This record gives sequence, C-alpha cells and structure tokens, in this order.
Amino acid sequence: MNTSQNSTRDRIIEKADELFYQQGFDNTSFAQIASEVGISKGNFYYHFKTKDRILDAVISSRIIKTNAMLEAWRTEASKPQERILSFINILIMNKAKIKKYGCPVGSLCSELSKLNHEALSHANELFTLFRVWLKKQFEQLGYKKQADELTMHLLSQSQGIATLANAFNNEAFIKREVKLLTNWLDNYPQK
Amino acid sequence: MNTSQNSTRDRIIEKADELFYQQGFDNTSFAQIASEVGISKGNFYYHFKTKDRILDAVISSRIIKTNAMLEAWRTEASKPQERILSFINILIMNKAKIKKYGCPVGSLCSELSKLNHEALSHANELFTLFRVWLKKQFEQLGYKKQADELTMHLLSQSQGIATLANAFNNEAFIKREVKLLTNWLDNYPQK
DNA sequence: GTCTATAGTATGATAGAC
DNA sequence: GTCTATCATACTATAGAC
Repeated sequence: MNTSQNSTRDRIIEKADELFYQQGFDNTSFAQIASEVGISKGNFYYHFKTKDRILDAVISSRIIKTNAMLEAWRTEASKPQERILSFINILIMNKAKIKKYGCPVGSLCSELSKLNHEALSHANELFTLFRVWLKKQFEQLGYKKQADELTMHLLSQSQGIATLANAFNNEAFIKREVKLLTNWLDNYPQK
Repeated sequence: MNTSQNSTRDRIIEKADELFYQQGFDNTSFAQIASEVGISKGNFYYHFKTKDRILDAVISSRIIKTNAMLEAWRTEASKPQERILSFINILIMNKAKIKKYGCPVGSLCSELSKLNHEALSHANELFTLFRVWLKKQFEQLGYKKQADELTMHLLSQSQGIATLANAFNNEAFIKREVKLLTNWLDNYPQK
C-alpha cells in the first residue's frame, strides 16, 4: 500500500477519472474501467470495494492535482492579475475537451447533485479550492469586501461558458467570452 | 390517441419531466415513474415502448411549454428590454428549484452529452428557442450584428448562475447575479 | 495481486389475461 | 387500457483458486 508503487491502483484512478469526466460517474461501469485498464473485474474489487470508494479516490486525486495547479499558477506569476488570467485561460487550454464534455468540476457536481450522492460535498471542495484561491488574488488586487463576490462571478461565468460551449458544440464562443472576461478583469472600476 | 383525453399519457409525461429534472434521466427508472403515476409497469409500456420515446415526449412537452412562455412574455411586455428582463427573472422565480436541481435545460443537455444520447440535439432545441427569441429582442433593442453575441452571453451567464447556485446551495447568489445582469442590460453602451 | 466464476439485484422490455 | 407475471441483460459485489 504505502511502500509499493501502487501502479495498478493509480492506473484505475486515472482511467476512472477520465471516464467519469467523459461519460459521467453513474454511466461508467466497473467492467469498463477494468477492461480499459486491462485488468479483471475481480482485481478491480481488490483495489476498490465499492463504487463510492473509487469516486472518492478520483475526487481526492483531482483535489491534489488542482492544488498543484493553483500553486504553480501562484509561483509562475507574481501579479495577482496574471494569476487570475491563468485561471481564465484554462478555458482556452482545455477548449476542445470542454466543448466535448463540459467543465469537469461543474458537470460532476451537477451529476452528483441529481444523484443525491453523498460525495457531492467532497466534489464541491474542488469548487471551493478555486474559490479560496481566486478570492486571495482579488484581495491582493486591492478588492477587499468584494473579493468573494468577484470570485463567484468569475466562477459563474466560466461555468456558463463551459455549459454553452458543450451544448452548442462551439469553441469560438469560448474564445469570445474569454476576451470579455479578460476585458472585465482589466477594466473593473471600483476598488 | 387523438379523440381521447390522453390523461394517463399526459400524467406519465408530466411525472417523467419532473423526475428527469430532479434526479436525471438515466437515474430515473420506468418503475419509479409508473409507481408515482400510480400505474403498473405493463401499462407504462403500453404508452411508451422505450425509454428514448418517453424522453422525446418530455422534451417535446418542454418545447411546447417554453414556446408558450416566450409568447406570453412577448405579449405581456411591449418593450424588448422588459421582455429580456422576463427571461432574467425566471432565475428569481425558480430560485428554489434551481438551487436544488440546477437549470432544467442545461442539466439535461449536460447529461445527454455525457451519455452520448441521440436525443441531445432534440434537447438543444430548448436552448435554441431561447436563443432565437432573445436575439430578436436584442435586435429590436437596436443591436444589429451583436444581437446573437449578446444573447449567448446572457444565456451563458444564466447557466453559470444556475450551476453555482446548485453547487453552493445558495439562493442569495442568484439574487446578486441577477442584479448584475439587470445592470448590464440597462447600461450596455454600444448600439 | 490477479484471476475466474458466480451470486444478487435492478432495470429495460415483452407476453398474455382481463 | 390496464393488469400480472416473466424474460433478458447489465451491473455491483463476493468467493475462492492461483
């Protein structure tokens, strides 16, 4: 568990993460994950006893990756404005996948909400990671009390962009809206 | 079919519509719909042979209702600006349900996209109804070439608001963002 | 750790009586 | 039109050999 490389377990998580994003959690079966990883269903159950456990592992993995990404954005840019732009630009970086599958965070939370799944609060932590990080950047930009409102507004816009790009299968729309967001960030008046 | 009142069929569609919204399409079983309507599964299959057929019927029903709503908004207000406000205000009108289940259009399209379901294009017509209607209002407001971009921007914002209100279980956020949207509509400069 | 069965259950769908 | 079976399948999960 701790000493070995965990390579099979990691491969399961990685593949499950991908399939949950592309097909949804409920719509992805153990059999398919096992098949695509190249192991038997029996072996799969050695690593994860229930479907909730694999979902938890996937969410935890995403949390770790997200934290690493946010930390990278922080160190790569000294100015908070540039850091916020890093967030906005993931819409461009991932535009092909977003067009196909929407936002990985938003679509997962939306599905878990419908399923009334207990892992919803765990998945929501992903949103909260972005929220806390962005809020800090807005605060450093000079926005005091409005930092969280600005953050929620930005998160909201990015969710809307992902949803419509997915629904209308439209990458150009993402580019246009990202420009609007960038202008908004540049020109927001009150501090 | 045509002469009778179709009451059982209509009740099935109505209940399926509700359950698909609250629990998702894939996660809602025939058995549950039948049970909640108060009929047997066998009777259910008399009215709808496959799950795709009931989904089609639900989407068609939503299209009819949406068209009626848009037509009502048109006749209730003579000014295009007021009509657009009618659209924005459904976020307030339905804030309790949006908090619980998200946007009925966005969440359905998102799910069908993940399922790679053939009914996705049918469901997208719902988005298109709003898009065409809003575009017309913006054109009458005096926006020529930008009408569709403004429409997509507005649709995008409403989707984002619904997604975040659902994820964070937050109605106050809806109210705040609706005010921003209303201000945006009032103050948008270029025509 | 990995495999091959296999159990148990839920679901979509059908057959046939009334 | 509505009902009571019933079938077939897919999926979650388990047992036990290697």
